[in-house]
Amino acid sequence: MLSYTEENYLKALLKLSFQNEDKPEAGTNEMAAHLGVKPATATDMLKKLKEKDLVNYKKYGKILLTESGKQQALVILRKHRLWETFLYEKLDFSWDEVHEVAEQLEHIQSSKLVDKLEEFLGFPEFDPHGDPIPKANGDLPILEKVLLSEVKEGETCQVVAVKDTSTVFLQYLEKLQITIGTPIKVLERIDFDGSMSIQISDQEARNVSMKFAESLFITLHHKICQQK
Amino acid sequence: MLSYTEENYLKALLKLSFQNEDKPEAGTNEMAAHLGVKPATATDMLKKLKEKDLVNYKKYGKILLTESGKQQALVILRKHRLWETFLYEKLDFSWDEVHEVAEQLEHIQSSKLVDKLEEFLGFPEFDPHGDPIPKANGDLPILEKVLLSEVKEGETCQVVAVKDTSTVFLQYLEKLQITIGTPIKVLERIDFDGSMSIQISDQEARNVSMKFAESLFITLHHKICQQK
DNA sequence: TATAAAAGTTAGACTTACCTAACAAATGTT
DNA sequence: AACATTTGTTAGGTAAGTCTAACTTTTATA
Ligand SMILES: [Mn+2]
Ligand SMILES: [Mn+2]
Ligand SMILES: [Mn+2]
Ligand SMILES: [Mn+2]
Repeated sequence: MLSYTEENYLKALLKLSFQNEDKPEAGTNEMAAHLGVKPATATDMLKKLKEKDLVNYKKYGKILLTESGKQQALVILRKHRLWETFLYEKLDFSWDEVHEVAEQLEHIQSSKLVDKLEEFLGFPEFDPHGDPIPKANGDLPILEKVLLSEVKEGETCQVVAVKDTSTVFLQYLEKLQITIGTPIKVLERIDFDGSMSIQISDQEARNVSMKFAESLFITLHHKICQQK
Repeated sequence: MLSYTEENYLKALLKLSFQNEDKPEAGTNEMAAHLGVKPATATDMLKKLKEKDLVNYKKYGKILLTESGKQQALVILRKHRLWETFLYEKLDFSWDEVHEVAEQLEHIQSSKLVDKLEEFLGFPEFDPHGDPIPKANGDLPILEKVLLSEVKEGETCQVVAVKDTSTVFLQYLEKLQITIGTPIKVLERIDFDGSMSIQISDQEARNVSMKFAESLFITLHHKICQQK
């Protein structure tokens, strides 16, 4: 059985592997930064995880999850996202509050609990941030999504996920009344600074920055998403 | 903030204080046994908890929670029992499965979570074992309860709690179709060995041992309890 | 290609929570 | 009261997870 800490290292490695899509590897410093520890600490742990055959690791080499490590990491991510969904859907937590608590809940050991929770929630496919919830067998639901910044003038799309999950961003979205499923029409794109004028639902036109447009995932095909 | 382990020591002390009703004190060995550690370990921790002003402790003396320690212990017990109720009511866990998982869930830190969970469950007063759930302010709902072994011949009563929460006992109760709220009529008391003949709901008469009768709490006043 | 910068490792130390073995105090029993 | 038993403490040690400081390897750049 894995310790709380070991689980966090595996999950970090999985998330980094999603980030560096093509090469699902990570470096020691990258890992350490992600976990909020010093590189020396990460090195120690990586040696331990290698012993348990959870990562492929060689001195000064790149770090990669083994198949076993990846499966275990997926279970943790599954738990994290199911709990986030529970907090959001059932306990009225807001978009930006769920993550912190789910960081703790994801370590509760009970496979029955996870599966029953999933059932109780109606087998959701995506968490409150639009991220896919791994299935019990490790499968990840896929959703073709594009950044808002890719959308052409005149096109209408629908919000499906957030790229940035920081509190400031999530609270800004709340203020703009944007949530998963909200339709957005791109009225005008300003080449000068990458900003754009958009219409959120039936609200009045509003300008958003390039940074904003690059932090929001949308789908061009109108898709009915699970809503609150 | 308290560590997972410190919390367990406080909770153990609170539970022992309920057991030794008159004198809510505990001894080092008693504590150690309850927590599954060696007495030396308990001594170490008690010194630490004394430093934090959570327990009153003097060398070779009896151990007592301070007011602050008691309040913190009540919060943990509150979380434990609310989570047990959640697992039982919402996720279809059985009577004997809830405790183990609640042992982990009780350590999740988020006061919002506890209060929202309580609301979600409809402010339950008793957990699946019939034990009172501390309120947010620390109050404990009271229920006058008596052991089944106290009931006189011919009287009808209602199950309100279990004294023994072991898996064997809980599974036996399940087999007998006894749950919180089940009515029981005492048909005959056998003085010889303390056993009794009882009628469970509308079932046929059945004999139960003294040990059994001393493990089940009932109320003589018909009371409508929360049921599954 | 030589050198500087970045990335990664090792050694040694600290804290928490646990242990065993030896000891000390309190309590019970003849 | 003396002794034996139970109860509790101390000393010293271990493992996990963290740190800093010094070192090594790899990579980037002049
Ligand atoms: Mn999250
Ligand atoms: Mn999420
Ligand atoms: Mn319990
Ligand atoms: Mn209980």
